[in-house]
Amino acid sequence: MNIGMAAERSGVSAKTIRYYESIGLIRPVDRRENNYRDYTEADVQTLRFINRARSLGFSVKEVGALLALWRDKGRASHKVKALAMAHIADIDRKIAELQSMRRTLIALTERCHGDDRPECPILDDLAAAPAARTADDRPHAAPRAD
Amino acid sequence: MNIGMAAERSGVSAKTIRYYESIGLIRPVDRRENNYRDYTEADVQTLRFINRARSLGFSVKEVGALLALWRDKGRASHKVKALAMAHIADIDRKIAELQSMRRTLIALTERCHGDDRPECPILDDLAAAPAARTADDRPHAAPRAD
DNA sequence: ATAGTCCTTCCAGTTCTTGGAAGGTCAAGG
DNA sequence: CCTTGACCTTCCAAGAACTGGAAGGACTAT
Repeated sequence: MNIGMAAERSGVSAKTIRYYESIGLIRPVDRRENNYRDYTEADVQTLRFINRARSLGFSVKEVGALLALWRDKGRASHKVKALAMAHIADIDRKIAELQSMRRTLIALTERCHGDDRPECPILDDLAAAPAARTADDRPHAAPRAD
Repeated sequence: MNIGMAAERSGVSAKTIRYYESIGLIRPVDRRENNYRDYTEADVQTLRFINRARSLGFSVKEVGALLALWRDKGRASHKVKALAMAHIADIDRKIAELQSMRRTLIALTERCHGDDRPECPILDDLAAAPAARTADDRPHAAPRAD
């Protein structure tokens, strides 16, 4: 089947399928006479797997690992579980960070009248706090909570 | 003062300060004879403001808006509050999404034995689910929860 | 003079796609 | 047979927010 159909049936856009192929997440499929990519049901299933894992927040790299485990019929389930649990820990960290931001922002907005007057504790606080954030806090290509 | 000192005192790295200047978030400061950037206390305070807002999860664009409001001494506080509250709503959405992922992953890991046997409901589930995620779900430069 | 630390600019890479251009293919209709 | 229109192909660029590193100038101290 064509890439468009594979896209529709897997939930992964044609563009993204090509992208996944280009980065080596999936192997290049066979081409037809006309140079069109030709997908099988199994390919669609793989794409679905990827899509679902991505929607659960696994990075593309992690999906690659999961995919390898998936294909390896003899792998031990604890390997998969370890990956999933590490990911849960990641998620927990992110949730905690967001909740902390949330608390701070709520506290700030509660002190701001939100009327036509210029006094605003939100800005005052932003301006005042020392914010001794160092480079260590920032992961590599900082996907910050935004 | 030099950029290094401004960096240290504001918590924003020198590299990032130059970056902020390049994208127009802050205005270029004066240069000395030797072409070094020269920062004042007020500049450092602005950088702190930015740093703090960023650490609260405001995007650089949002920080730009906050900065404009901050500089505008006569602005109405409800404008600031609206921005903050919109941001809180964003955060809430992200937290909810992460919690949903978390729930799913927890359920999956609980069903996986995590031993040396190959059976693993985690992979089975990933492979089975339809995952009808469409393009609408994905914001422009999809900063996914990873 | 020499080393070491700072500063300058500029280019590239990170993550995960998406948009768009330029052009080949295919199926259907007039 | 020719023309749409919907596909498909490749490749380049952008977006968000930096960070790393190279090449070279400036300053400080020994």
